[in-house]
Amino acid sequence: MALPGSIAAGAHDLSVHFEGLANPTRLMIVERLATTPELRVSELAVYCQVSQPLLSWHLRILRKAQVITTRREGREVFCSLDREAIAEHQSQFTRLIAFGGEQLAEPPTTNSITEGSS
Amino acid sequence: MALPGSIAAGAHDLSVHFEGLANPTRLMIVERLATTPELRVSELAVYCQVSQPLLSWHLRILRKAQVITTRREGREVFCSLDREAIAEHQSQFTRLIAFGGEQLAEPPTTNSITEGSS
DNA sequence: ATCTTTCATAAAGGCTACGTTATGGATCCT
DNA sequence: AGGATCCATAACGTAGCCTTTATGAAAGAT
Repeated sequence: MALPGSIAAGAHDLSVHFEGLANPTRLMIVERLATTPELRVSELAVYCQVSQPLLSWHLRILRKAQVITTRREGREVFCSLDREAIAEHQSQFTRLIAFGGEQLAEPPTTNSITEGSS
Repeated sequence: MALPGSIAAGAHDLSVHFEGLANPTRLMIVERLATTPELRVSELAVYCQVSQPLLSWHLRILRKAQVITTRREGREVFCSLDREAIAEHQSQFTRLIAFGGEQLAEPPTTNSITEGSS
């Protein structure tokens, strides 16, 4: 799907990230995880009132979307928000709608004649 | 629907908003619209290299997600980013992951004695 | 070792998103 | 008027998301 003037890898990552947030149940998970550093999978399942396999499936999507991270301790799995990755994606999107996504990972070549800021 | 001030409705709105951004083609539309105040539908279709009906369908989703707005002038339809709504949703999400969406104005009670753990 | 708890995965079905093609309505042009 | 352009919608097929039920692997408890 790569296209003209493309944002390429960045755009794909971004759409995957947003896809992770594009569901009420997953948004509920995010909201719950925002109130505490870590939560076990079973606790999240109770809170969201969904079956354990279904929650596991949602967690997989959230992990792929870089919204959460999981840590295994014995037979339990602890989930937490990936605040760093979320902030990174947010800032990427902000840049996208600010300049049009022209420069996503462009080194400062300082070749600018018309540069309004720094 | 869309009761003003409702938290539940807000969460739903948020997932709909993110769903609008959870697609490479739609993200490309957003990127393109970020570089100019307005664009016609046909121009967007050429840029994204998708058929006109398909683009029309994507635009409908973006409109419902409150990502863009459209304005009709004669037989042409001009699209533009709904920057205000986007900023509103972004800030809503930021609040969601910052405090969990519950306490918004909690003074520093400095009363950290009881920290329950189970 | 046996049983229980915790989580992941497989299989299967319903529902929706995505995409193409065809058509129609509205506006502009001649 | 007739034709051309711009956009929306309908009909339809495919692919993928969401959900349930059943099963399995791994660690802790007895």
